[in-house]
Amino acid sequence: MLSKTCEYGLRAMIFIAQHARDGKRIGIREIAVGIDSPEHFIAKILQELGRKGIVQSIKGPNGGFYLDEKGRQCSLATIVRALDGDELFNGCGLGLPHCSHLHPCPIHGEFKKIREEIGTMLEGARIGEFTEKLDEGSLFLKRKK
Amino acid sequence: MLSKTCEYGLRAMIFIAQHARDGKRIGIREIAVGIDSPEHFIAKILQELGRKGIVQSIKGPNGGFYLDEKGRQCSLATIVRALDGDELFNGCGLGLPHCSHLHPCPIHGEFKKIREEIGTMLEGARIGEFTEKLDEGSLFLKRKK
DNA sequence: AAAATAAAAGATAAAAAAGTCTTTTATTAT
DNA sequence: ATAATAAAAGACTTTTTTATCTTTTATTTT
Repeated sequence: MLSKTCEYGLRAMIFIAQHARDGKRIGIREIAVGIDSPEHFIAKILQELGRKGIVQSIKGPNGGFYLDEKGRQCSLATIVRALDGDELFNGCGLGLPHCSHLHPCPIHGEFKKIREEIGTMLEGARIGEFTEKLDEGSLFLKRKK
Repeated sequence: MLSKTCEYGLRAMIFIAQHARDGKRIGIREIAVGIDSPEHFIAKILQELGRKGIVQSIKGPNGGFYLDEKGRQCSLATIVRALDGDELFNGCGLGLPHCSHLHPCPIHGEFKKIREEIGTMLEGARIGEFTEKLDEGSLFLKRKK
């Protein structure tokens, strides 16, 4: 459904929202450990999101990643689009290049509905909305150890 | 959402259901042209489905691919499972290995619903059910040329 | 039986995705 | 100023997916 890049990216962003609060920042090492991802890989992903202005960072001692208010309100859909493009939101279920209402594949209508629900769900969820439940341990960003 | 392998596989199976009727068979060349796929690639995919007994074939002159009654009634979900496994039906949206009701990722509940709808839709659709509409030109298996 | 046909099988190649390693740049603390 | 810290950038490797090419096997027609 989502690429590894995107899965890690979403987990990392949610993790940053949880851990970089009150002007604090969170380092790449801790992020990688906190979401069970390869350190250098998630670094590259966050660089990309940084370039797009979706996550903030500061170098040097006490540096790390954090989110501005906009970033905390940012939807999961924004991250998915930034990392995977909008194939998931618009693509044809059978891979036809020009599948449309006027030139539909056999499952065009059904898939449209599903894509819309995925879209609605991802547009509706905010990066910052899971912080409390993660704190209290009713949600998780890594495998059970 | 689906791999290229799976997209081509579904299109090919639906195409075979449409074209190999009344004891006739359809050749790999025509299938490839009919669904806009690389010939040798779709050949390999159909070999795999053949090994699993999902599609039938005969070698030699007048040979080709066809479906028995079971194959024509086979659901799209069966093809997806045969080619892509059941990640799509069971996997975690954020890629957590042990995501579950008891150890949920932030979007566990939402994604479960969506996966179930995808499952229902793919289980409900039969390979052979699109034949008429393909014949009459209200559905398509390849790009507008 | 021989030639032609068409899928099966297997080897190889190209492209994309995932992952790793090294060097550079910016910032802070001493 | 210097050393230490941490992200940015870029090069590189591995794995997986996608795609292609060649040889073999089965079947049919002549």
